[in-house]
Amino acid sequence: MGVTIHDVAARAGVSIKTVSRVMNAEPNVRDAVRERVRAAMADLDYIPNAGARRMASARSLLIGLFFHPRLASYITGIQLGAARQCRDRDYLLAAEPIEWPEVDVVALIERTVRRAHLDGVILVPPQSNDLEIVALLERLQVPFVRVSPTAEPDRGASVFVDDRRGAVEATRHLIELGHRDIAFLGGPLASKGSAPRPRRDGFLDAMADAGLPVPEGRMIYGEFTFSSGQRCADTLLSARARPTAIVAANDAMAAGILSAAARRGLKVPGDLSVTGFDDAEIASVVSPALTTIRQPLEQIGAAAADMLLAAQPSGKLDPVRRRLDIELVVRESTAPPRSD
Amino acid sequence: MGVTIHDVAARAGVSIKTVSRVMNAEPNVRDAVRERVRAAMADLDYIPNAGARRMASARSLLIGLFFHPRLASYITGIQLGAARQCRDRDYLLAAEPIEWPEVDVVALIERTVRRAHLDGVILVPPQSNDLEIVALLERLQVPFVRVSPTAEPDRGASVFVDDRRGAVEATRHLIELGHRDIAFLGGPLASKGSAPRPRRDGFLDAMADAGLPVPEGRMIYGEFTFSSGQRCADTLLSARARPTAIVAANDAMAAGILSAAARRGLKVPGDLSVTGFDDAEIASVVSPALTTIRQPLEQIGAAAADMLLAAQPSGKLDPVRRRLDIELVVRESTAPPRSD
DNA sequence: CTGAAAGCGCTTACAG
DNA sequence: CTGAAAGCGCTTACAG
Repeated sequence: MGVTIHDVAARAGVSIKTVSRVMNAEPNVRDAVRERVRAAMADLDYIPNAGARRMASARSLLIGLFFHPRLASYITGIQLGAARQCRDRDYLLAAEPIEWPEVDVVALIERTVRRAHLDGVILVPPQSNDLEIVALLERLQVPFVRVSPTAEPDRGASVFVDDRRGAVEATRHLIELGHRDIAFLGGPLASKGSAPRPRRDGFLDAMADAGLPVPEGRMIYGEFTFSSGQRCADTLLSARARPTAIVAANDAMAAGILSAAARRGLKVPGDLSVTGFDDAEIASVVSPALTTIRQPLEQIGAAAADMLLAAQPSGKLDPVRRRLDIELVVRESTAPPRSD
Repeated sequence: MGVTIHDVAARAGVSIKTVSRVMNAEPNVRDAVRERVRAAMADLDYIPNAGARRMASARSLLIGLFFHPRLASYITGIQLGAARQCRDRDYLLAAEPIEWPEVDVVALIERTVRRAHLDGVILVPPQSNDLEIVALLERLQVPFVRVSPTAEPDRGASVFVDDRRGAVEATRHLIELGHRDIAFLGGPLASKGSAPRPRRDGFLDAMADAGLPVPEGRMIYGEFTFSSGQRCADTLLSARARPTAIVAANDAMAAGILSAAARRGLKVPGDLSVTGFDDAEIASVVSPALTTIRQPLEQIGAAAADMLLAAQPSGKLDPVRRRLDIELVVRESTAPPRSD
């Protein structure tokens, strides 16, 4: 079905092995020969047969990214950053949505990794904290990078931001505006065990630093979705004494708070200040636009893919932890509390 | 690196060809033998080597989906529907973000299709209306399905909804509520030629049917993004006599209208009614939630993937056009106009 | 620095 | 209904 390595070799007057060396940017080829081969490739419009490369090298040239479609907004940036890196190396990113909880995540990942023979896997929250999945990938001996893991974060390679510090900054921003009664809306509580909760801890740190109490009922937990944000905000805002500000653990939930507040006729930021986390697209799309903690999502995706690609072809991945910086982005959803 | 077709054949007491037949659900195997082979596969936990299958069959077992990251919300459902179908057939969906306009879309698609040897491509708007891309895929002889094409819609296979009828329904809904001065916010005008514009035409149909005029300045065009919706709404709403309702060609722009209206202190739906199109996630996330035209995005993705998978392994794709139904979803962003 | 040989694990014709 | 042979287009050891 067209031009093969043999055609290129014949035209350049070398063996196929030499063509293979040039294709894979291997050493031990004289510059003159390398140029000759390159010219032959260009003349013939040669495209290496990916199937044959996959077969002979026992690699698939495929990186997998598993994600929950409901958290799609958080994923988009990561996916873009990762896909771009893969492109440059002739790898392809297979972003696989998981219809959780309808689907058995572990079984799906095992099946996909084995059948498609993925050369690497990027795990994002909440999968990056699922130790069963981590154990599976270790057993399958597939290199994997976890994004912002909190459960056993030293296990394997990861890319992360300092979530705790992000929560401290968001909370401090509110305290500096004059808020004293601040509530926290976190992600789901782990079903078993006591996973570290850096965003909640950061909130508590900042409150403690400022000597502010966090009374009963001021901490509540959603599912990182818009509707769970609405629901939790309803609970918080129906209390006799409402908090004047809420720190949310992601933007989707913060947007849910905005919606719940609007329904009750509360003005944001006049009656209530709200902070998000992530700086996903939704943060600037809602009204008022969210003050939030920006994560460099594209960079996170690019870094994760880089680590995986650097581990090819051996598949030996250094268990490095790479930290990227966050940033407080002040928009319209925060202001000083109304003075009573 | 583990169990191969030879191991299975030996255990089942058949030739590798028979194992291959069972794997690929081919005919001409006795039921008893088929069962014996299946049992051997299960006993040995056999997973076919995808690389070898790809090589021998000259297929990649890969379907490509190209999309603009800025239109991610529209894509998520399509991606989910398509990925699910691929899964069942041992195919993988490679969803490739295109950083348009920074990247040459045609070159990127050509490169990806050729290097990864994609077995099929799903084209969503606006790529599905780019005839240069269509011509490229025809030349490359890759089967492709276009989602909701308006430019030369009979060229090749497609999955679509009746956009024109959707716009008629949205507009009629507003007319029935009592609106008479209704504006239209469309997608980008084609840079060259006169591509059909079904949503705009549907709007005009409904207005004409009701005998309502569409004066100069009541039609405006954005880029399907939230921010272009804001911008266009600013123009529409700063006119001396504002329209009482706006029909937007997608949800993201409709959300932008909401935001622009809020900034001007206009109440939706009290002062202004707004309709979206798609029923993407953002439609139910904004406040007030958008009245919109629902497209069955997961079904669209599933149908597109189905068509592509049905064309395997020959790659001969029937140029069928498959229509899926839309539905008016009434939420909070529409109400009768304020009586003056 | 370069190359001849073997082989990756399947599928595709072709026989029987 | 079943199988023996050839071959897909590369890469991996191994020589020289």
